[in-house]
Amino acid sequence: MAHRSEDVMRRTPARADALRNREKLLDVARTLYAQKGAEVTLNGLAKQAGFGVGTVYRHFPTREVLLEAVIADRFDALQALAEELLAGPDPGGPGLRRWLDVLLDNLTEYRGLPASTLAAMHDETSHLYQSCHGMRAAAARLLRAAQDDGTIREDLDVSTLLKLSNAVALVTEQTGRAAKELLPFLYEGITPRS
Amino acid sequence: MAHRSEDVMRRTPARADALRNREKLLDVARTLYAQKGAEVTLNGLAKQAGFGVGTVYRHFPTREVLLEAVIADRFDALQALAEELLAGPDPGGPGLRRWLDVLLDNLTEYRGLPASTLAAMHDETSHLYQSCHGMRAAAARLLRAAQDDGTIREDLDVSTLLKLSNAVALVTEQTGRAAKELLPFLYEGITPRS
DNA sequence: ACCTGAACACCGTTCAAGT
DNA sequence: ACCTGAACACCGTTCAAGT
Repeated sequence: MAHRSEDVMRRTPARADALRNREKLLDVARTLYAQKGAEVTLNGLAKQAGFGVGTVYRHFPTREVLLEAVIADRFDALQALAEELLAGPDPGGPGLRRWLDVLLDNLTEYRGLPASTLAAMHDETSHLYQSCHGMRAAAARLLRAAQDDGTIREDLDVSTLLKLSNAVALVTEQTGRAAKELLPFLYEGITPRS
Repeated sequence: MAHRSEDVMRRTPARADALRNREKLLDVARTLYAQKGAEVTLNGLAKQAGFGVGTVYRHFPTREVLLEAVIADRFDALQALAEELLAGPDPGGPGLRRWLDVLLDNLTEYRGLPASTLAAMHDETSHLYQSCHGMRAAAARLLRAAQDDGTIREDLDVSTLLKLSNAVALVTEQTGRAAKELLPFLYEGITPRS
């Protein structure tokens, strides 16, 4: 009965200063990501932010967790966009394509983001799983609308669609320049035959 | 006129013992790759093979170069297969699909292979560029045959085709399980409309 | 020509000691 | 409850010294 309360739920610091420190760390991390891609080091972050290393590790026990914290709100924004498009005038094929474009832009903004996204999709223990799940659900409804439209193949599910998008993003990441030339073939592949 | 001979052409050691050492290192490296993916360390390789670190660095100045040396012959094998298929009974669509299947198997064997492949394709300074280029040329002829067949879209070039394949391989790499479910959409995307 | 291994600057990670 | 920073094992990389 007596549940050991400390084991789970380690998300928000209890003390006000700790919460401020966490915000500050995220702020510096965002700047570092923008500067040097995903080559952000936990030691480097500590030095840059003027904290002890242990403090960084208390908030973000691993590099992955840090990246996840930084990009979680992006997923939330994508979810919001999907719902917005669903309520808009073109919830079908056009809406989905618009959403995929924005998704691609987001995925290619930070190096390492597609890898984290794919990991989050398949690992329920990931801290990113929640945001990712919400986004996926919204994307599923958008996909459903496009399929009712007849503009997207019936045998395509959200997971596969997201994997395909991340595939394009991964190539973009590796080749440097944007791999937008892959998109036509992606779109062609998910469109039904006459 | 007097060309400084040491600058380029650093491929094959001049002394017999050095060449044996190089072979030995490659052998151990292959074993390590098979065991623990691409998490092979140059220091670790030195220790495992019983050489000084400097020796490893003399032969393989970076982790990339080592991986490239290990996988160069795979590219050669893929080139050979392409030429074999071209000379075979079904050089068109079936030949290309067969080749793509083998390509995918190769790309997903070692973690980190798709990334190196994509890098090699776009970086002429890469040591892998030669092998990659030969493979690409053979693949181009195979693609050409399939296009003459009418089974593959005319507006698809080899670079894009290889990028698409690597995209699938990258997702497979990230998700752990094979992403073969992406293949139908890939094939659909590169097939011409009625 | 080639090999060795100590040396350096870095990384992730832990943990006793402080407030 | 939280923060600190020294400490440890590791990594990539270099280079004087040996054969």
